[in-house]
Amino acid sequence: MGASEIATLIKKEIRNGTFLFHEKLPAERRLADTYGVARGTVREALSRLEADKYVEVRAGSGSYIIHPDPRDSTSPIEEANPLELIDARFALEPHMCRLAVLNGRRQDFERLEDLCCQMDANSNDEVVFSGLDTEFHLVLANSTGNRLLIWIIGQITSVRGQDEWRRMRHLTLNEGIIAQYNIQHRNIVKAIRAREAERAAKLMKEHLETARLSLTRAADT
Amino acid sequence: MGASEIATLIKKEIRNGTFLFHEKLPAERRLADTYGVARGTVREALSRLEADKYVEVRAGSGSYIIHPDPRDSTSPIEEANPLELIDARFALEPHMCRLAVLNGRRQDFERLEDLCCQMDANSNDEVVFSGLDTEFHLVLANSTGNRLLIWIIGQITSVRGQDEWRRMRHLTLNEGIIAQYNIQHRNIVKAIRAREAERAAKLMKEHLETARLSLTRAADT
DNA sequence: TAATTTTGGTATAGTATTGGAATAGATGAG
DNA sequence: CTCATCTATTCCAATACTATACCAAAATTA
Repeated sequence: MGASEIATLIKKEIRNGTFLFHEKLPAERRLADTYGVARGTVREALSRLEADKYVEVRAGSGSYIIHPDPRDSTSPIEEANPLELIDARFALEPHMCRLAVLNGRRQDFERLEDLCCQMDANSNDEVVFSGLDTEFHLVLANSTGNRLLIWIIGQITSVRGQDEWRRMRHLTLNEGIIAQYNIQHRNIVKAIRAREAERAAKLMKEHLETARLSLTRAADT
Repeated sequence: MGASEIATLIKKEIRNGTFLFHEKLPAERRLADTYGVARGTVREALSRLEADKYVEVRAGSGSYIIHPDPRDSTSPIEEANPLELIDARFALEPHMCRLAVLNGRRQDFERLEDLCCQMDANSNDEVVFSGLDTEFHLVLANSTGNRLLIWIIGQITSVRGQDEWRRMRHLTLNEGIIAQYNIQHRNIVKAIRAREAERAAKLMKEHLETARLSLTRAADT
């Protein structure tokens, strides 16, 4: 654990509000103790937070939270939860299938089929599979030729590698679900190549419904 | 596995955001271990990434990601054309209507109706109307309660004030179109308040179809 | 008020970790 | 074979972190 990590941890605690009900942070020695690091490390972290206008450190008194600039407030992407992501994908991806039918090029579709094969071959490794799945939906966005949609999908998939999502992935993905996803992916690609826009959109909706189900089921446990 | 492959792998991981911290990569010895190669190979790969301005390597400290955070790159929103925007809205807004039916609060709907009245009252001023129209769709996004969608809509509507869009607005908007929009807006709100999700989505599609038509018609002239 | 406690500020020495660099051996392509 | 590349190991230097001690400012308490 380094000073950078401590800094981002404290930042997160400040935003969550879980840290303090008042405006004062715990003492440096106490922070060092709770995070299990030396006091110097905490001081380094606080120094960066002070430079970023997150806190104000007063000698002999303590460290006080000052109103963080809305400018460096983390984009809402990072604090979105998995269900919100699914809903957003529900909005975007079915119509993306339609646009892929209209604008997709042959090489895009071949790339999608190639990814299907790779996902089949890696059904036992949830980490590799998840990476391929992300790429699948990025390539699909790409095949629409719509730069706005490509950008949006790129943005909202950029969070999938982070901590919370790792755990979620571990909870929701098992061999049965992955097998189901593989079938659905293949059918979607098949419908797009057959230029059946509405059918592709419908299949995508079903795919996302499966994903949402496995998510809510995992959340219940 | 060679240095080139490791380099492209790490590049991909950086783009995906797979590495936990946005600033610091794992240590060279650790990377070598996880990729199953020798440390020299990792160093060669990192050296190329450094030449390509992807990372900065600091002796005794670590390797830090510099440029390629996809979130910081200038967003392609600014170079998107109006037709791409319409397509993106075609993807997003009908489903947003469904979510608004599910999650919207009464005060959101009242705000929407209020905006309809204001748009009615300003049908003769295309600039004011356009601002109100933008706000209408923002409030609609807000009523879904989905922070991702709210953010996305906020992003893609943030360009509407720019020069090119101003000309476009002047070309596409006239009293007839505005009157049509007003009716459509009101019907959409009515359907949402009646909790008729599919009907609201269908009305929104028709609304966007109208917008696309007036756009292509203006582009032809 | 005056003494005590708590807090941040600073300095230092030691330890751990990291990148930098050199070497020798193994492997494979041409 | 020869050359290039990767492996494996070793040592070095830069940096980061720990642990400790002491000081000054502020807050608390008697």
